[in-house]
Amino acid sequence: MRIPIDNAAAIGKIVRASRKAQKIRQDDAAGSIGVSENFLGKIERGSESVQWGKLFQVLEGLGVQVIVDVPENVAAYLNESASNKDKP
Amino acid sequence: MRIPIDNAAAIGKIVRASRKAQKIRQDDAAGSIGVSENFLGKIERGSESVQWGKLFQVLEGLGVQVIVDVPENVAAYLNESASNKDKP
DNA sequence: AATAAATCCTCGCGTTTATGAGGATTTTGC
DNA sequence: GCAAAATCCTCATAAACGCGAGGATTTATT
Repeated sequence: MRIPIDNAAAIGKIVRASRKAQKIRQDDAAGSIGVSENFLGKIERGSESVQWGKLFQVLEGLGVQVIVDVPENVAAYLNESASNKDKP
Repeated sequence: MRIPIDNAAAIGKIVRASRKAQKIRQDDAAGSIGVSENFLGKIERGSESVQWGKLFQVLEGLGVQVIVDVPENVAAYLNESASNKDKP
C-alpha cells in the first residue's frame, strides 16, 4: 500500500500505524530498533527536527519502504558521471 | 519515475540529480529553497544527520515526491481512532 | 594548458538535538 | 468507574547541528 507524504509531519502517522499493526509498544519498538522511547514518540507525534538517518532507521525497522517519485528527465543525471551519454 | 531508497544516504543522489536536471547551481537552489549552500551540499553528499524537516523542504523545493510503501494491514491503523471499526 | 566556475571542506559560533530518568496524563482492560 | 498500562511531557547534560565565511579541490570552458 503506497501512501504519498504531503508534509514532513505526516510520516509520524505512518510510523505509529506501522508499529500498532505489529502490536508492539513504543518502548519495545524503540529498544529493538535502537533508539530511545522518547525519540520514537517524537517521530510519531510528527516532529520535523529529527535526524533523517535515525528516522530512516526507524522506518526500516518497522518495515516501511521509502520511495521517491521524480520527473523522467532526472534519470539521465543519476549514476553521476558514469558515461553520461544522454545528457542534453 | 519511482525510485526506492535503500539507505539513508541514497537520497543525496536523488537530490543532486533533480537539481542538475533543472540546471541550477547548489548556490541558487539552496537560496531559493531557503537553506544554506553548505547544507544542501551536505544532503547531496549523503549526510544522514540532517534534519528531516529541512530535507523534506529541499525535496519539495526540487519537486521530488516522497511515497512510503507499507503492508496492507497498516491501513486499519491510520486515521487514529476515527471510528476504527476494522481493527482485529 | 590556462582560466573561470562550481563544488567541497574546514573552522568557530550559537543553538538544538537525543538520551535517560522521572513524573503527569491519557488510554486500555476489567 | 477503577486500576493498570501505555504514552506523553519536563528537566538536565553531553553531543551535534546549521550557518557563514574563507580557502582548497574539482570540473568546465576557451
